[in-house]
Amino acid sequence: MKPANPHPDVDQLHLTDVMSALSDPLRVGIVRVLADGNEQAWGDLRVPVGKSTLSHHLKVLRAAGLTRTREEGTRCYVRLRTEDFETRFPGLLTSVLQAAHQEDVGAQVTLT
Amino acid sequence: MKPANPHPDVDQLHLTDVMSALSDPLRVGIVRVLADGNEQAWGDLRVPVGKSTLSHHLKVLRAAGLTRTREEGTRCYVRLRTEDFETRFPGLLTSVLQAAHQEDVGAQVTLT
DNA sequence: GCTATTGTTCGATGGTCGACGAACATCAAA
DNA sequence: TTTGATGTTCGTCGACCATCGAACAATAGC
Repeated sequence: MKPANPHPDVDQLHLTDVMSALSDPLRVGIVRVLADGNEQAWGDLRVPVGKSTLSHHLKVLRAAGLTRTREEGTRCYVRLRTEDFETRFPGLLTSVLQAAHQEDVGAQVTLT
Repeated sequence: MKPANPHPDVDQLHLTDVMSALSDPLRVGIVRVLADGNEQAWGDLRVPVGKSTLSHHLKVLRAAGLTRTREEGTRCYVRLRTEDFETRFPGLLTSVLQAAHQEDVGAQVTLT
């Protein structure tokens, strides 16, 4: 239940991990949904996969340092690590989000 | 021997393909070597893998639209599709290269 | 024509990945 | 306390990937 994975420190983010995390359309979709900076509950993510698969994808995003997870009771909330990412890889997240929007990658992921 | 793979058109580049291509340190290294815009002969690429593996990686980069291959006699030359890429995904290649430089990803790849 | 160079292609191998369902753990609410 | 909701973990499956060596094709140069 607890997101056992620790969040990697800012200076421990690896580019190839980020690229690998963003090579899946579903994960790009999750990032896009979080792009406005707001925190979202996992249950509010509309995703066409089972919950174990969603858990897996969120773990990948967390391990890559793209997102931060907070738990409150039995629910988990996730948000983008926008500032940390801008510090480590300036401009990267912005251009990725712009490209994803342009191509409409990950449109399968929506909010409730 | 001919790079049978066609080069994808500018409007057919997919973000996830690019991300997938750049999730391998060796391929990032190749891109970094080409970052100055100069064309390079394949044989001048110093890469710690066999020829068939290098051929495979260059095929992946070509299929993702990151590079363009030209053949001249028995030799092949490769260069970055910088302008095409800037047209399709503005700022993406720049920030990726900056991030790769900052982390020194793909330092295993050099020139003769 | 023969040979060396260069790059492609073809298995084979071992590793990773995305997806699923089932079982488990934790907490809230009835 | 019992029930329901929420995530995690595990085992499994099929697909893909990086790597290698060997065999093949095409061209340059002798």
